[in-house]
Amino acid sequence: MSEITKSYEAREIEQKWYAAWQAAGVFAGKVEPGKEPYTIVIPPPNVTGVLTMGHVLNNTLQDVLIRRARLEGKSALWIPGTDHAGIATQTVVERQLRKEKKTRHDFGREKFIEKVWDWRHEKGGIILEQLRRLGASCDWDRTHFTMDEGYSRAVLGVFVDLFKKGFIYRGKRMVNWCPVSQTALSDEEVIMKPTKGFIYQVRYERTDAPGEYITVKTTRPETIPGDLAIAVHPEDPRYAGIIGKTVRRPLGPTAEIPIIADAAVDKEFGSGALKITPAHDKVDFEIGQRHGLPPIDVLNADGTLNELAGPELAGMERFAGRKRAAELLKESGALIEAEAYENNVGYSERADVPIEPRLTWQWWLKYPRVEEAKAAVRDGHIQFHPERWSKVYLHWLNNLQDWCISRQLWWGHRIPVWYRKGLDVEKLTEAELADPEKLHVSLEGPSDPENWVQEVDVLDTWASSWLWPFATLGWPDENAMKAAGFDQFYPTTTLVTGPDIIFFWVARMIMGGLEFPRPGEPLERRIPFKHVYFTGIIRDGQGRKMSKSLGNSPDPLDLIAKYGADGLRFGIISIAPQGQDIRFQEDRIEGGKNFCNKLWNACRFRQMSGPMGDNSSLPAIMARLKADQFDADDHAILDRLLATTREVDRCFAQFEFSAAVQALYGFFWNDFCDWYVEVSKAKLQDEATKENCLALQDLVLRQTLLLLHPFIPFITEELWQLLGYTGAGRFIEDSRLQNASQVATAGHDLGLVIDQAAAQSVEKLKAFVSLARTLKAERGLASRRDTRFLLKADDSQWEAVTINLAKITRLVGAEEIVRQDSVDGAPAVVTPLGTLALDLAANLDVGAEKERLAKELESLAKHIAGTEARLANKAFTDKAPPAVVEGAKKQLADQQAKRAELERLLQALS
RNA sequence: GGACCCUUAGCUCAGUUGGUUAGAGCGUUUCCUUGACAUGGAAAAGGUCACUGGUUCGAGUCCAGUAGGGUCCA
Repeated sequence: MSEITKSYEAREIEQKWYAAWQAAGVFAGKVEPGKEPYTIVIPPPNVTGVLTMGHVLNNTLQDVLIRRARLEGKSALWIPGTDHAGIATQTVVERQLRKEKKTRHDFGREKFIEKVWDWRHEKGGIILEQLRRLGASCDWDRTHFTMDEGYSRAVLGVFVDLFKKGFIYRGKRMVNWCPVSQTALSDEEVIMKPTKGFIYQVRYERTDAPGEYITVKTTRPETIPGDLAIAVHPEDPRYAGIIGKTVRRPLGPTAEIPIIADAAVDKEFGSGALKITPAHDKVDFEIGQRHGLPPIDVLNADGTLNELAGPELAGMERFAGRKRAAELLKESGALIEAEAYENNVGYSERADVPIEPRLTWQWWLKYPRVEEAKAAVRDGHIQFHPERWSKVYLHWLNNLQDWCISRQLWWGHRIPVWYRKGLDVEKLTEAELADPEKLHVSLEGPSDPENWVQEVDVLDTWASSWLWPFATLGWPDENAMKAAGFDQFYPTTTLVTGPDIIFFWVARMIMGGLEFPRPGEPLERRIPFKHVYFTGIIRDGQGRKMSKSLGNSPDPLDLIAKYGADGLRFGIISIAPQGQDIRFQEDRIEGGKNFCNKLWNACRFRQMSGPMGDNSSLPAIMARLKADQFDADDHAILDRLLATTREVDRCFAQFEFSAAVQALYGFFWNDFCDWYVEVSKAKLQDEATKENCLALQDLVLRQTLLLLHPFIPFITEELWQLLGYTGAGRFIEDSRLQNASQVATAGHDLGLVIDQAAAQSVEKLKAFVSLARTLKAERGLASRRDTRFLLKADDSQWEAVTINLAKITRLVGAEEIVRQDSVDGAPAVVTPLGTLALDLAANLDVGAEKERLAKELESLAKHIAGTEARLANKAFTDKAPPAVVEGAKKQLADQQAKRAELERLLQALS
């Protein structure tokens, strides 16, 4: 056992223990039949990702849960991995190519994908290294990647399966098109943002009645060349007579377009007339369908206008085209007015540009197991923490739209569909899509590949991550599942994630879990996880979301360098209460570091205080205790230790991590260090009490280290070893953390019964010491160690003082405390253990003392009045529980006694 | 437009089923390098719990409404 140094050097110790844990296989999720499992799958970060504060919070919590599970003796498994992040990764590699003035098309699909793999092997997954720095105890041998071979087979197999079951279909529909990534997006990947622009009032001239016009309002004049009709509400009297007539399209290729009636038109908006551009608006598309209007698409995939928009606009970028369109309309006199306008525009989540509604062929998924997914959460098989998110979840499930799962990218799982050569894939009919001679769907592909062409699209990344909780356990390969311990570890126990991906990920995983790995079994065996803990979102000091573009996110690795991984972990958890967003405060991280330092030094004090006894196990320490020699402080610290253990147990059961950390902080700093260690200093001077005191410290420190270990693993491991709580080659997690009732039972069996009355009596000592210190401080004597105190006490009070005299004298910084019948004329306070005075009568500022006493009496009088009023209220004494009434009576008696004493002291000064 | 959340000390936040004089950290003021720790210790100042009404013997806590801030969905 080596000596504990003066300060804690985090970096060195973190590296040492992380390497040792890994070498010893401490993180390995072992298949141990009969043991209770505890499984977590990491929310796979993007393979392009770097560690953010959000990851720190999220992964620290997962690590806390998994380490606690190990301490509780469970078979714990935390599966790590990354997500191939289709658009993000492809964009990163394309950006690299652009530096060489090349695009992915210069390489072709296969070569480009090779390049992406090269990038992934070189630079991808940095974040997993960073998680190790944080202390994440994942089973790294089980690291998964959504593009790995086995995982890919699961993804494609699911596609084939769902296609065969009829959940997947191909359809030409309006999709959210991102002109930058040039792919379709799901509704969830579109973010609505209020956007400033203009609304244009444009008039369309009647062809049958020249000089007469219909006006419409539009924010998108550049799409007028794609207009196919003007629609009005069938019951709008303003237009009753002209339905079926025609108007002239005021921009683009000349055309006469009809005035049609459709109930979807909002009579109240603008003039009540709506221009119908089926290719560029979802509502327009539907109206167009009803009236048999084949859309005219005036945009290219990259968002530029095409020749159908007319020669003046063709080739222009869409926003430049909008400006130009407005100018052209103005020149021709069709533009009546352009006014500033703000409306909600959908933006591409990744590229952050407005999306285009675009009519394209895509693959769609009808969600399976929707009703079961609702029931699983509603009936509590899956519990959300905080519970309120289940409402958001259910609301989404109640308004489900089919999921567009195809993406026009190269990086991703290529859809396992083949078209018979010679088919025009842009014009497939329902019959052809259902004909295996024309459309082949399988994992292996057709046996005569020369006659087929594979689908070029890949799957949405989320269409692979929704299988994460079971595909990472080997599903669907039976041998792999066996090796991974699927039977033991599924369903997983807890998922820790952000509420921002409830729809993207959580809900879809639930449906996937219910559908795939255990068909036919009861719902509670099919759910992918039992608990979902939603973290808050980390914001900066001004409440803004942390983001790269704002540059307001500190680099977690810098914070680790500055405060240690444990300091960062402790700090971030302490500011992350359940269910609320978190304002980041670096000073709380500093507080985490300071706490580690405090812990370190308290252990150092223990080591310096006397020889180490047998600390090898809890019974060994308990055997060193002599309960019959316990004093009130010993009972009190054990009582607080037990209460803290109970509180931490409760916090884990209810996912209240910051409360657990605060309970531990308060216990250790205030109860143990500020009080027990201080009274120990007197007890250690006395051979009669020394041994018990040391053993008790060993007991408290042991339990504290175990309780703290999940939160601050490195420092607790180091101290665990230094204080001899384990043998060489073993770790803190080889020990078992007992819960509060187990600890109490173990103590009870050894005759260690906490004396509640004695524990309670320490409160009086604390009050006494605090009042004595204040008495000194108010007279500028705080630092004097040679003060003489006079105490007027009755026999029982004096007995309580004398038993604890050495400790108290030390704590208040007194030379001595002597009993005296009268302390009149001296500056005094009324304590629970008598009236305490400073032996200063000679040079007393009588005026100041009288003022102080008068002030105290004044505030006391208010409280007495309040208590009296309460007790005088018959309704209160009749209806309140007896214990509360008794408490009030007792309080009044104490207050009155104190008032009498204060009045007497004041009298004596006069 | 619908749903949810928030408003408590200078700042950031706790406050579980209603029950003594509402707590913590940071910050501020004063004092202290006393043998674990100055990354520390001691003491102090600082709050009409957003507002209005209701329920109750009793409301920061429950209910209704108002104002302000935020998030999600449409």
